[in-house]
This record gives sequence, C-alpha cells and structure tokens, in this order.
Amino acid sequence: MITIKEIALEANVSTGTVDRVLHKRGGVSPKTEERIKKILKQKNFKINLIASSLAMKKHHNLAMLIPAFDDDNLFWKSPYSGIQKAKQQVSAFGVETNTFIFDQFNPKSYKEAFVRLINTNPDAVVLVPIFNKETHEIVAELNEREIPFLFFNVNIEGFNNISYIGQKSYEAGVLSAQLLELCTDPNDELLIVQTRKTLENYRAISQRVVGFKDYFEKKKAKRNIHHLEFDNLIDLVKTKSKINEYLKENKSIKGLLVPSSRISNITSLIDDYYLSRLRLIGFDTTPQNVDSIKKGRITFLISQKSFNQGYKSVITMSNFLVYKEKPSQEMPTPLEIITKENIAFSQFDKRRYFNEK
Amino acid sequence: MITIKEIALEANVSTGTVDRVLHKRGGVSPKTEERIKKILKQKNFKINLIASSLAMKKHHNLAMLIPAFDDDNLFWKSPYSGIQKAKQQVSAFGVETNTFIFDQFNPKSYKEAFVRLINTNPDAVVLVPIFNKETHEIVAELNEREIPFLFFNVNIEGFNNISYIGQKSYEAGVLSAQLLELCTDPNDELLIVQTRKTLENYRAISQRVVGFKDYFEKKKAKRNIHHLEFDNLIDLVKTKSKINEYLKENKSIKGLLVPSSRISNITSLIDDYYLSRLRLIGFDTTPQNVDSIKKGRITFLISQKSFNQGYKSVITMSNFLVYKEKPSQEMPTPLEIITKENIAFSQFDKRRYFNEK
DNA sequence: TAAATTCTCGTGTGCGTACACTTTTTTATT
DNA sequence: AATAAAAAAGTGTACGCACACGAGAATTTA
Repeated sequence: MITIKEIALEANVSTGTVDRVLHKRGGVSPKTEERIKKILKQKNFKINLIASSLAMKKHHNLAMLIPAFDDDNLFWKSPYSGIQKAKQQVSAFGVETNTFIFDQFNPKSYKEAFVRLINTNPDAVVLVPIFNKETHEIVAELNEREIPFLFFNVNIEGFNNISYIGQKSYEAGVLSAQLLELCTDPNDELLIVQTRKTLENYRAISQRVVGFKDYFEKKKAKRNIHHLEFDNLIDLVKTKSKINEYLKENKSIKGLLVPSSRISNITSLIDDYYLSRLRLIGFDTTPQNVDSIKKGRITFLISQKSFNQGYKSVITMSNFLVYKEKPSQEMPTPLEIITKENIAFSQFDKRRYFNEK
Repeated sequence: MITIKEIALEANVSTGTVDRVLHKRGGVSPKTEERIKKILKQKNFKINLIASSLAMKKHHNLAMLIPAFDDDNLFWKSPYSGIQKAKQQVSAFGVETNTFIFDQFNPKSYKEAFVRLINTNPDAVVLVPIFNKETHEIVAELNEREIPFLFFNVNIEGFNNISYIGQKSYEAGVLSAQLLELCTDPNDELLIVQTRKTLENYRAISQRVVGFKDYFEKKKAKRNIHHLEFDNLIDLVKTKSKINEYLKENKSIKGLLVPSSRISNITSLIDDYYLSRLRLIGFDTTPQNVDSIKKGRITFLISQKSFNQGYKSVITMSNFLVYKEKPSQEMPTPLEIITKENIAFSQFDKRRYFNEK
C-alpha cells in the first residue's frame, strides 16, 4: 500500500504538500503540483480512508425528520431501526445524528418538529416529506441556509433533494399485478381494498393502484377489478360485515390486493370461508403482516426493505458530508417478494456489516 | 465520544491496561479489571473502529479457492465480482486477498490450485468445496496448519469450517414448489428437467428436488411430477426433440422446474407453442437467465445472490481475522424471488457500502 | 532593499494497539 | 523472618496514516 509519505519522498516535498494537492487546497506551484499528480497516478495512490477519517474528525450534524410509530402502526419502526444502526457506524466518522419525530397525520407537528430540527443547525437533513404544502416551506428554508437534504421512503418530485431513497410505487403496483395474474385464472375477478386518503401515504398507494391497473391494460388481459374503500379501521364490526358481504355477493373474486401495509388488518376481518378461495397480496413486512404470512393468511408480501432505507439514507448522507460523495438522484429499493416459504431468510441480517468501504 | 484515555484516567490506570481489559489479553488483576469494566459500561464506551483499524494494521493473508467462469457458464462470475468488491474494502484493514481458480469439473485442478494456495502461507481460506474426497485432504492440511476456513455457496457437512455462507438448497426447493403450486391448477402436472450428475453441483441440485417433492407431500397436495434427465447439453438437436416430444405427449404438464442455473439453456430448446402453456422456474441470475426472464421466457427465478455470497465471505473472514469476530456456523443467503417485473430493482447495488461498522 | 505574496516544511493531532519495560505482589528457599 | 527469585500487574510510548496549521523559506513586486 502506497502512503502519502512515499509519494512525498519521491516528489521531494513534504507530506503536507501532497495533502494539499490531494484536496485541492491550493498554495502549490503548478510545476510541483504536476509532478506530484504524476507520481500519484503512476503509483496508483489511493487515500487510506481509515487514516483519513481518523485525521479529519470534523463534527457533522445530521438531522432526521421522520414519523413516529406506535403499537397501532408499526410501519415506521423498521426504518427507525435502520437509522439507529447506521447511526452507530457513522458516529466513528464524527457524524452525529439527531432524530426528530412527528405525527404522520398531523401537518402541524411536522412543521413544529422541523423548527426544533433547524434550531440545532444541522449540516444536512434526511426527511420523509409526507405533507406537500409544508414540505415546500421546509425546503425553502433549507435552500436559504444551503443545507443539503434527501428524501426517503416518500418522494415528491420537483425539489432539489440530493437523492430519493425508496420504493418506486408504480412499479411495485405492476409487480403486484403480475403476481396476482400468475396465481389466478384469466377469468377470475380481483378486488382492491383501500383505506381513506388521510390514513396513509396516499400518493404511494394510489401510484401502486395505477401500476396495478396499467399492468392488465397494457397486456390487454382484461380483468374485472372491484374497489372497496373504508373510511377508517376503527368500526371493525361494520367494516367486517361490509367486506364479507361483498365477497359473498361476488363469488368470482379470487384475488385481493391491499395497496398499503394494512393487509393483515383486512385479512383478520375476512371469514375463513372466503379467505380460503382468495390469493392475497399486500405490502411491507410489518410485524403483523409477518405473522399473518407465516400463518398462511397472506399469499405474497412486497417488501420495500424499509430497514435498509433508513440505514441507507443515513449512510448516503454521511458519505456526502464526509467524502463529498454525490449520490445518484434516485436510489430505488428492491421490490422484494415474500412468501411463507422464504420469509425466514429475508430478515435483514442484523449482524454487523463491517469494515466496509 | 469517550476515549480509552478518559477511561484510563477515571480508573487510575494507563491506556495499556484498559486496552488489555478490552481485548481480554490478561495480565490485569481481577479487582482492577472489575473497576475498569464498570467504568466502561457506565460511560458506555465503544471502541473507535477507525482508530482501531488504523492501529492494528497487521497484514493478513486471505486466500480464496473458487471455480473459474467462462462464456459457457457464467455462474461463478457473480461471486467473483462480490469478492473483488470486498477485496477493495478489506485492503484498508491490511487484509490482502489472493484468489486461486480451478476448473469446476476437474478434481485435479482443484487440488493443484490448493497447492499453489497453501504455498502462499495464508492466514485464512475461503473455499467452494465442490469435490468431496479432495476436500477431505485439503481440510486435513488446513487443520494441521491451524488455518481457519469457511465454505461458501457449496456446503459439505462434517467439517470444522467456521461458517457456511450460501443458500439452503432444500428450502430453496420448497420455495420453488410453493411458487409453482400458486401459479398452476391443482390438477396440472409438473416436470423436472435435470442435467447429469457430473455437470453441476449435484448435492445442491438434488436437495432442491427433495425439497420440491416434500412440499407437495407434506401438504397432501398430490401432483403428478415427471422427470427428464439429460446426459449433456451439447447434442442440442437430440435434447431439443426429446423435450418437445415429451411435452407433446404430456399435455397436462403446465409447470416446469429446472433445479440448476441452466433453465435458459432448457427454455431456449422448447418450442414457443409449448412454452406458452408453461410456468417456468429456475435458479440463479446468470446473464442468460436474466435475459430470458426479461423476455418473459421464465416465470420465476430464485436467486441466491451469489454476488453477496462472495462479498460476505470475504467480509466475514476478514472480520474474523481482524476482530476475532466469530461468525455463526451458518449464514443462509436470502431466497430472492425474481420476476420480469422486479428484476430491474434486484441488481446488487454496486455503489460503495461505506463506512460501515 | 523592504514589503508583499506565494510556496513549502515540520509537526502536533486523532485514537487505539502492542511491546518493551518498570513496579508490585506472590512464592520459594534458607 | 529475611532474602532471592519468579510471576503478575501495570506503565509509557512508538506506531499506523492522513490532515491542517503555524511558521519559515523562496520568490515576486514595489
């Protein structure tokens, strides 16, 4: 391994001068610079990132703005865990992470959390831009202060975020259509069960539905697709009877799609009698969904590996801060297909990744 | 961030003593050790891995023994790429990696490559134990020299390898059965197409077949399962007529399983007429298979993420060398389900992982 | 020739590791 | 009980490598 020292020796300068060339900090005569650059190239010098990180020890402040999770809706627990894991790792590089939590159904709490966040003077921000209007205000503030930011899990187009890390919703919908097509007959009818707009990340969900429908239209494989929409999931008795009633009346429905992470809430309401004739597809490996698929009450889950999303967001932003490494504008998460038979192997490997880089 | 220095100060000892406690190197009185441990815990001390790696800088020699790949069989290209990537990362930690290649159909070349390998005096070995008898000899030598080793991709039981990193073949077979069951009707018949014993990693392939059959037996979902076996894939004309003939005669066959990575070789022989009525499942994302699935000539691929296997093997062994971190005896790779609609998102993320650990 | 500017050097810093060395404690011997 | 010898415990510090700053040297400009 070639070190700066060796380069310096060869070029008849000190390590400091080589370092200044490496980091383009100026103050080196063109002649010397050329000479050093040539030797660097010739010897194929690569900065030792370990030593580099140790020496820098700049303190960066990375702020996260993400929704809270609770027993009722555990979806956000998983990215949160990913963030926690990444946090430990980047801390060795002098990147401190502070997480600010908001209520995903309350735009006001989103703004308030952001105010708290911005008061800590972050060097970069990772956020889940759930609310459109408020995000405009937040981004305006970030731009004014020239703070780089990236979106994760939820995307809104038209901002200068340095990256988006998350699922492509439309494509996820297409995939769910393909799977349902494969495991039903051409004449079977399908049912989409949705919850009301305000209950979830509506943009992603509706994109999934569009992708789902487009799939059949493009293939000219006409299917009769039914819709059921519920205002809430609180009045379970009413919801239950409504959905079972519907399945009773429409005997040809053989496939069910829940385009949100709520599929296990839905399947728990369906009578076993109807359940047994259905193929069921949902999204995200929430603890409840995992439980349901293990029991055979869900056919497929499409996972967005939200643990990895959280993890990757922090790592990506940290790399940007520490190494000025620009990420690609979009980093789509894999569309992982989960069934009863492979779920045991899909869990994120909780052991340390390591070394890496 | 708490440093060793601060701990030492607090405990009234030198940094050397703290270090000895941290690494259990002995030579510390129980009383002092207790005191230091208490302070470590209380202050929640975590080793700064950056500084640690820099300080160690021992030079480890990690040797790899893996099969070659060529245009005809590209399977081993992917783990090789994973190894290459990991190589770069661990090099910063003073772990050098040397790869020795052998012909996967030639036991002699396996032994020969090993002789070359052992002459470089490696500190640890990562290998693909394709040949049973020769592996016994190799392991004997490794044990005598007390060189730790791990298996990847191919497993043989009964050795003292520190870990196995790869797919669980039986479970992969079970999964393929579930998928075929889901996308065919209960009365449809199924066909398994195999190549001859010597052509591939036979152990894994037969385990997949066992898993496949067990799935239907355990569910008491009797299926008529046909078998076709080919001696080679060279006499394409003969093979082609044989397989099409068979499909012609057995009109109820609606699902096809190729339990190796050769599915695209097989599907390319099948007439479109028969292909269109079949659901097809194969293994591994070789370039040919990827091409076929994109064209819709394969329904499902079950990928073992062999890139990751290679990557993980190197990382795991490197962690063992550098940090004495014992891996679990078995590290199963995810059983990734690939379809036409999600393959674009399944490619291993080639960007740097980073920082991690 | 003095002053200003540009270039280069030397070195302390980050933090943990490991080895050579000194100090303390224990054990054995008379 | 005194002393020597051996073992155990603990100390001090050079090292890994890149980074960046203060200061000095060389060059240019006034």
